[in-house]
Amino acid sequence: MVRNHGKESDAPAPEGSLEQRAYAALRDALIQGGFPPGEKLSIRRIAVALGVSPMPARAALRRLAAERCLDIAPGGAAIVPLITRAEYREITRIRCLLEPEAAATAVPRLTGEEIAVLRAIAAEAKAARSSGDEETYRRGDRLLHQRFFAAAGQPLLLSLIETLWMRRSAIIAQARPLLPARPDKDDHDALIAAAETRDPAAAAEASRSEIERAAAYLMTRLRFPDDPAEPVDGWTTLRRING
Amino acid sequence: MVRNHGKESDAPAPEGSLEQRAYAALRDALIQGGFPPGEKLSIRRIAVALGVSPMPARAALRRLAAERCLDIAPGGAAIVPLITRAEYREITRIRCLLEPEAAATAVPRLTGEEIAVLRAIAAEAKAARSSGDEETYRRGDRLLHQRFFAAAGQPLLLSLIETLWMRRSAIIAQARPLLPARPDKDDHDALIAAAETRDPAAAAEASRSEIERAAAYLMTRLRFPDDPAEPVDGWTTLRRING
DNA sequence: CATGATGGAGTGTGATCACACTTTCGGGCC
DNA sequence: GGCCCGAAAGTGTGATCACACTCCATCATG
Repeated sequence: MVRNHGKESDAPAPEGSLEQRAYAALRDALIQGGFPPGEKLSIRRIAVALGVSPMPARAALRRLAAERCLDIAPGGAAIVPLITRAEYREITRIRCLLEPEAAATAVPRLTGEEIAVLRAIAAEAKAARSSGDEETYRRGDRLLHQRFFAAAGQPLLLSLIETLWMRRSAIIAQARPLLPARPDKDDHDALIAAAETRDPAAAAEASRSEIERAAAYLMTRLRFPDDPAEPVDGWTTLRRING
Repeated sequence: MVRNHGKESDAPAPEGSLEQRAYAALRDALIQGGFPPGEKLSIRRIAVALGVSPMPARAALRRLAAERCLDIAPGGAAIVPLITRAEYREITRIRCLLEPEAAATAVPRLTGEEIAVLRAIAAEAKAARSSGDEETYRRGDRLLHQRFFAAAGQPLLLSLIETLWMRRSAIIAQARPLLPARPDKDDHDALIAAAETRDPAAAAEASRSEIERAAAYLMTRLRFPDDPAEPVDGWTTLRRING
């Protein structure tokens, strides 16, 4: 299983099967916003881009589709999801059901050591946001929540939350240039403070308010596929010059 | 894509790609309890059992694993999940978060016609239970909830609920010989009655109480992998006959 | 010049083979 | 008789090829 043909190429990940590496690479690209929503990801193109045979590429794409990180076009092609406003509302709603519960459950189980780690991650994320490094911020934000929720010790709940985050990511990452002036007033701090005071209810409330605040902000700032068409290239800005 | 080699074999499903058919067949078998929990499902064995090449069998198994209908053993083999008491509690907990919400959302959107269909399904299920046909009962129970929740118009929420049901099914179907004397006092009726009176709160409450009642019942009646060992075949019942 | 046919490129699906690894079971040794 | 080792069957992974189908551009025709 673990084949080491001397020295593997370089970037993706020198561990695991080719499919796992392809999966991880595509997943990261998806999170980071490497693919625009609606993009068709064909097996062979992904394969050559990743430097592997079509086989692992197909498996990775199908796995991502089964996990709802990708959608399936009529022909069977994988496409990065086009999240509508309605679906974003749905995601927000489900997050408000699951994440506060996970946060509350995690609070009594978080060790002081783990809380310190979370604090460090939050500080790093805040610094990244201040310096305008949105990718690092978003990675920190994600990691913080993952580790927080993971402490709840409910792997199934964690995986469902992950599904929602993955489905959001394509749209979220699209908002690259214009992210948070100050979308949340230290939501991370509120969450971690609740953990330190061992207050599950406060953690749940912090989680819920963070989700709703972020959703309200992004609903106004983001452009969705079902929004009325906006000029995206020069052609649509052309107007008749002869009344 | 849609190949019709004259006349396909027979049973599984005469529509869709081989992978889709293999997927549907395995999924149904899983729901029905065709595989005992812990069973290893190897690609080639499934392939010959389904009369297809290893290729579609592999894809179907990997897809089911990605959907958490199956687990992955260290070697990469697919195994039907061994649900522990802790995980069953987790499933119940998440269901109590998601399903009442889905039920409440569905209520105002259910048409009178669809409610009549649900009533018919519930009646059929009740009849099947009375006559001891547990498989038909369970299929009706599942279909009833699926259609009810589907009316909520939230496909993502529906798929998450489906994940939980699928993960339950291996254990649930195991309880074949000893199901409900009367585990729920017409929970279906309560749910449908709430739909007819257009009372979302009542639907949510009916959903929640049904989940908790069923879980409480099954927790006492079901045997879980992490329970202390019990005689499962003749050998373990043998006792020393000499001091 | 516009329009439809036709070719090629590209697609997902499936089959088959090769490879490295794990498991298992039987025979030989102590 | 018990234990260990080795061969064989079985495993998941990956590569390669074939096939049916779709899309699109190009060319020939009206």
